[in-house]
Amino acid sequence: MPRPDRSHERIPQILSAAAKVFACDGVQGARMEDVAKEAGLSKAGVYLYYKNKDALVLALLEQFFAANLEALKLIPIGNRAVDRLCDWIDLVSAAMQHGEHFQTVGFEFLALAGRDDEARKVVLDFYLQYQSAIAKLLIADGTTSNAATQKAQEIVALLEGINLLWMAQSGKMDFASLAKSGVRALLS
Amino acid sequence: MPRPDRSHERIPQILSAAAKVFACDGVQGARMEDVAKEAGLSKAGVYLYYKNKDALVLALLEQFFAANLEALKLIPIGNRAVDRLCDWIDLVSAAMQHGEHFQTVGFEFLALAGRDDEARKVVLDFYLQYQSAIAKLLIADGTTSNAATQKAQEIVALLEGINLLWMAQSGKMDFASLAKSGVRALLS
Amino acid sequence: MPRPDRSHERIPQILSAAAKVFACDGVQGARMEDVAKEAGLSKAGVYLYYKNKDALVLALLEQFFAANLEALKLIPIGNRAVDRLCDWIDLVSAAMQHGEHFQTVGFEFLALAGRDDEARKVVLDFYLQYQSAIAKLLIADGTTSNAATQKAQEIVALLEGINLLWMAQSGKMDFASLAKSGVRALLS
Amino acid sequence: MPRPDRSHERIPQILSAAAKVFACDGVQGARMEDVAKEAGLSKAGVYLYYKNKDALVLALLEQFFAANLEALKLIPIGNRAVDRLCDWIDLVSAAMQHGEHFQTVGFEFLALAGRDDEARKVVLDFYLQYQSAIAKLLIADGTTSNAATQKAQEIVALLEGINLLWMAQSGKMDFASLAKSGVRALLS
DNA sequence: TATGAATGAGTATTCATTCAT
DNA sequence: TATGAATGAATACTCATTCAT
Repeated sequence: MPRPDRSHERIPQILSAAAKVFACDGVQGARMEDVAKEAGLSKAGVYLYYKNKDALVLALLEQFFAANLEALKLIPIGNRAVDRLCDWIDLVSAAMQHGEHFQTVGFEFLALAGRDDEARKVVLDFYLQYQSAIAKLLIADGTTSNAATQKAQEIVALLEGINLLWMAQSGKMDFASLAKSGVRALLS
Repeated sequence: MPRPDRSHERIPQILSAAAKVFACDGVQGARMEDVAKEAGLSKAGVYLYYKNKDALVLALLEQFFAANLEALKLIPIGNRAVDRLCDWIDLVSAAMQHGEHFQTVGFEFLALAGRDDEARKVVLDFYLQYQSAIAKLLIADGTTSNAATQKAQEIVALLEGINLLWMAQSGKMDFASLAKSGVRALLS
Repeated sequence: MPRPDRSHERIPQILSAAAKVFACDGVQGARMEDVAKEAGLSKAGVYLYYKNKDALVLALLEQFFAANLEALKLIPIGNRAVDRLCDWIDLVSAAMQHGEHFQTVGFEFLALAGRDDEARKVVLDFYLQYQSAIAKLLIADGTTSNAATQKAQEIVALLEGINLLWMAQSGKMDFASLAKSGVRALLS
Repeated sequence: MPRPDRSHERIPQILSAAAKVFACDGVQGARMEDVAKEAGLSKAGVYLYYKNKDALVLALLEQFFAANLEALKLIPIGNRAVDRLCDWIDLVSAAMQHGEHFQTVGFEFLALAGRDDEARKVVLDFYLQYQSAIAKLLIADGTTSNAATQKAQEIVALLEGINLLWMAQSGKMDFASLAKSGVRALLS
């Protein structure tokens, strides 16, 4: 009888190790050996679950944006869209305090999207869903469809841009308050 | 008889070759050989001007943000800050249509800033000057200093965020019109 | 209650899988994993029967030449040695049409014999028995012992050489007719 | 000014190192590192001249059979074909005493031809030219074209077969005398 | 007997960098 | 100033082999 199937525990192990190593060394600078060590496996052990580095990068990329999409589901629908968004920003902001590597690895993936079509598709899909989630909220609050689409784009851009500034300042910035006042201004 | 100093023509040659190669292959994925070939030099020829790859990366990083700072000087000071900013957005947007690699290489450098302190300093300095230039414009138009700082941050974030969306959509988006309507909303 | 001994069925399974894989990928290029898959076993399963790859190679080598020695027993003894040999050539030739991998794997083993003493012993022993079987036939037909030894060597060389040409031409050559006319010429 | 072009000396250096290493360890077992060391170069130095192992193997294969084709040009044309061939066999036999690795590497390539189409083409082409050179000699001596083709095939097979036996016996066999008596018998 | 999981020890290949000219 | 030649130090990826079950 063979050993029990361990993939359900190995895969998260490997992906979170990869996130850490990718954040420190960059996607291209990361060594499979370091990912393996971080995951507590041998190099060959990683290759048992991902057939090469590209596959691992893609898997993490997808997991990363899937996790971000999860966050979008938390956007509360209701009237007073501004307030709903502000509530959500608080949630996201709180989450950002933890998971140090999360933002960094995100920028790694944005850079990757700049030169890899497969990665760009994933990123674009994420932004479209992001925008659509916010547009829905605005429509539910009475905005017309056209205006909502436009406003949603502005809000997404603003929030992503603040994210960027936040990273440039090594997280030493008050994400939530800037984001909330920006959103209020956009929707005023 | 010393040979003529060619560095004033070699250095831009090399930097623009590097920008192209970094955009295509990533900063870490780029090979010195490809930079050299793109610049029409031999590998060793590049090393005459940059002592190693890190020096080349840093030089391009600095040139890149210096060029972006140049763009900030074009922000026209005057009353009706909104209109001044919109004029400027049109300028920047027109420039973005050319220089394909410019945006991509920018994201490479953001990712680099995520894991390299030297790069982060350059990036942060850029954002501070960016913000300060816009704050000045707002103050010149009558905004109080405190409010101007905050608004400037929001504007910078918005514009950078739109930049990001623009890249995710491979430049198939109307940067200028979204930027202008966003800025108008923020300043309304 | 001991489980039934499956070696009598596993071993031919493994050896014939190995023959196929060795023929396709070469002795050194063959992977234990592929042998196992071809045999319908797990990798570890193969190791139950052969303690390592060398042992498997040696076992197949020995089986291969033992099978060839079997063929020598079919050489009919009697007068009119030429006719007896031609009959035998027809038998061998018919067998060659089947078992595609058989010839290829044979050349793998000859190459192996070129650099491995153990393999060379097996190969040399085979040729000596080959030669001796043919010499016996010639002696039975009245040739003197000395002349028979020499003729036998020539015949073995001729047949092996034709085999080689046959392989070079991917089997698209009439082995039997060339072999028979060659043998007739040698014995005329 | 760059260093002078060294390829005319490096390439034979590398190929003869490769021949030696391939003979000892087999084509597949040979390590690029060992080839490099034997050639007195670094691993990367070998890759400067051959872009990968396959290219090196193919180059050596071609050189090997080109060298063998050279030997065919030494077959003297004239009447008394048997005697001409015997003279040639003496030449070839003398050459075989030197170049230890020559035969071994030849068998490596035959095995390779068994599983690689590109290699097989080279080998087949060699045999066709071999056969044609001998057929020409026979025709020059009065044999009809059809008979010459058939005889040539038998002779080639015989000589290659003796070669094989010679290798199996580690060169401890009298190649020339067996070859000559075999050829005489075939042409009697 | 049988196997999926795991790995140590390789192995081909790459690339930043140096150097002789 | 300029470059082809050369290499040391990586690094992705592989595979024979072992082991827990």
